[in-house]
Parts: sequence; structure tokens; C-alpha cells
Amino acid sequence: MPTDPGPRRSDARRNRQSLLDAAASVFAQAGVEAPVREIAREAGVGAGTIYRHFPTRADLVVAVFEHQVDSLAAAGDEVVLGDWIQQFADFLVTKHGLADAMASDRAGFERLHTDFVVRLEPVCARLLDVEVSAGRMCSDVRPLDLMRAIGNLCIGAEGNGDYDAHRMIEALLTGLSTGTDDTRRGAVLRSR
Amino acid sequence: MPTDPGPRRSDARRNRQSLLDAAASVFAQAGVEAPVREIAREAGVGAGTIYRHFPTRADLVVAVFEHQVDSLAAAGDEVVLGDWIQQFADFLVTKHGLADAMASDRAGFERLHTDFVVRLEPVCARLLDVEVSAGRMCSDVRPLDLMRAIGNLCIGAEGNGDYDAHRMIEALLTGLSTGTDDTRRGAVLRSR
DNA sequence: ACACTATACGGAACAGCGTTCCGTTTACAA
DNA sequence: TTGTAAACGGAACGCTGTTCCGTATAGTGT
Repeated sequence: MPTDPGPRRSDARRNRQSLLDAAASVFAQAGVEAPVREIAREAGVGAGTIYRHFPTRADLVVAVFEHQVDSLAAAGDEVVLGDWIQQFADFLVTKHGLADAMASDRAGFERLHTDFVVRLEPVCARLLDVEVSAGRMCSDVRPLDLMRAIGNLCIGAEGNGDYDAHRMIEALLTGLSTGTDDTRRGAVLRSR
Repeated sequence: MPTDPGPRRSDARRNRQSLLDAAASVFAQAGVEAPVREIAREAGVGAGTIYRHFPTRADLVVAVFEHQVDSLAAAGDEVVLGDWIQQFADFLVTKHGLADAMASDRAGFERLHTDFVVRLEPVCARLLDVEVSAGRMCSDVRPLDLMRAIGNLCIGAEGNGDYDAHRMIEALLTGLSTGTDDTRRGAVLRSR
């Protein structure tokens, strides 16, 4: 399977790249919720041009973050689960409301979500398997659930320095690990 | 301090109640992101009427959920932390995307968030104190952080039955409890 | 009973969003 | 050079939350 040849005309290829650059810049500065028109203006093109290259706003977001997702997927070969999860969290928190955007607007950002899942779920699954096989983690945790939970815990961590997402992620992982007495699981701090 | 007398005219009082009823119904059926106009239509009033009673969309949401927040606050006197947290989660998940709405749109829903915090934070703080004093929970967890984390974990739990928010909450609480060997905390599943 | 006015009402109007449409321009091949 | 498929810009559409204002009315003083 050869690489996508992209648009046929040179101006189309140029504009596509301009849009990606502009979007990356605008997203970094104003968050992923930035208006489409602002990206178009930054790229020096009309609004219609965006939609010829990226059928929907979410497609543009996916395209912009795609290579970062790639490197996250690649990191799965080099680190263990706990570290990878924290990298995953870092990525979500840093990208200015990306976690928020993925949580809200689930209809619109389904493509983005799908893309993330398709690329990262296998990585997470493998790392999870390693831990389970080593007996360090209980076996009833599905990769998707874990990723969703981590993603959710990152929400709101970017604006206010008060909320420490990494701390909560640490706790979640601790709770899912097999270090605790299994008989207590499912009833921690509940009424006796 | 006497109770708020409310609007002066009878039709105003009637419409205010109609709006609350209509909003509760619409929110339950279509989620808290339902358009203002739909609520107005359901209540049989004009769009402008909403804004005379509730300066902004979020104020209406706050008003609708206020008494449910009350009962949640009251529940704090009867149950222990673990149970209360699960009730808190139930409330968020049931209310059709309430957790989502609070996470996204932080600017718009700040009032709602503030209201939740003001009413529920003391309750959570007290229950947390009980656990810490009993030595069942580590002492560096702030009520607000815990509530935010729980709220976040609930996101997306309403649509797909796949994701089990309660399971993840259980794990988080386990991770924050003092049952685990403290020397391991902060480095679970991390590279060695 | 009536008239007066503060209060409240309805819905048109505004601004901003994502997206679509279409007349115009342009890159490339013949 | 010329023909045309491809791509362009930006006005237009439908949706949102919110504001505005001319109209209607509930409650009061006479």
C-alpha cells in the first residue's frame, strides 16, 4: 500500500500544509476549540478551503495530532505501562483542552476518539498484558476502560494548577494493581 | 434571613415554575445541552422570559439541580465516604451528561460548578476527615481534588454500557486508601 | 369600577459558531 | 496557447446563546 499521494494540484498541497501549520499554531495558543475561521485566516485561505481538505473540524484536529499520536504509540515499545500512562496523560493535558474536547461533543469528535483508540488501544493492551502476566495487575481491566479513565482524570488539569491529575492517575493505578488485599477490593471505605 | 420572596407578580412566579418543570423534563430526555428555545417552547413561554428569570443558561441548570444537590448534601450525614462517593457518581451519571457539561464549557458552567463545590465540598471534607482520622485513608487528599476526579471518571459513562465508571472509582479510592504499602505509592507499575 | 404603572411578556434581532454552496480563478496537460 | 478539471474565496445557511424593545397585563390607588 503506497502512501497517500495527497491533492493533485500544487496549490492544494501547499494550502493543506498551511492549514496544518496554522491549526497547530492556533490550537497551541487558543485550544482545540478555536473557531475554524480563525485557522483559515491564520493560513491565509477561505473557510471553504478547510472543508475541502478536512470534511469536518474534527478531521483537522485528528490530522494535526496524528504524528503526536504516532510517537505515543511508538513509545509503547520502550517503556512500561505506568510510564506510558503518564506520557499519555502529559500529552492530553499539554494539548490545551484536548481531553475536554474529547469528552464533550462526543458526536463531533468521534473520529478523533476512534483514531486514538485504533492507534493506542493495541499499545495499551500489550503493556497491560505484560503487567498482568507479571502478576502486578489484576486481570479484569480492559485497555479501553483504562484509557478512558485516564483521559477523564486529565480533564481540567490544564487551567488550574490546583488539581493534580498525575496524583489521581497514580492512585487509580495503585487501586488496579495487585498490591492490595483482593478481598477488600470493591468495598473500600464502604459501610460495614 | 427570610426566604427569597421570588418574582412579585403571579404570572412571573407561575412562569418561573413552568420553566423549572420544563427544563427538568427536557434535561432528563435530551440532556443538559438541550437548546434554550426547546425549554421555552416546552414551558409555553418566549425565549426572553427564560433570561429574565435565569440570567444565563447555566443558572437554569443550577436551579434545576439544586434540590438534588441538597439531598446529596443531606446524605452526607447518613453514610460513609465510600457510599457517598458512589451516590455522587450515580447522580452525575444519571443526569444525562451532567458530568460532561461541567467538564467542557468551564467558563459557562462555572456557576454550576461553584454551586456544587460550595454545597458539597464541606460534606466531602467531613467524610474524608472521618476516614483519615480512622487511619483508613492517606491524609494528602483534598476534597475538591477528589470530587473533581470522581466527576471526571463519570464522564462518558451514560451512553455506552461498556465503560464502568463505578469500577474505576472503586480503584481510585483503593489507591487513595492506606491499605497499600506506602513505600510503593507514587511509583506503581513504573520503570524500576 | 376604573385607570395607571411597574412588571413581565413574546419573539424578532444580533453575534458567533460549523458547514455548504457556487461563481470565479488557476494549475496543468494537450 | 488553450481547454478544463481542480481548487479557491467568501457569501449564505441553519444552529446556537443572548439582548432588545414594543406590547400586554397584574396589582394598586382612587
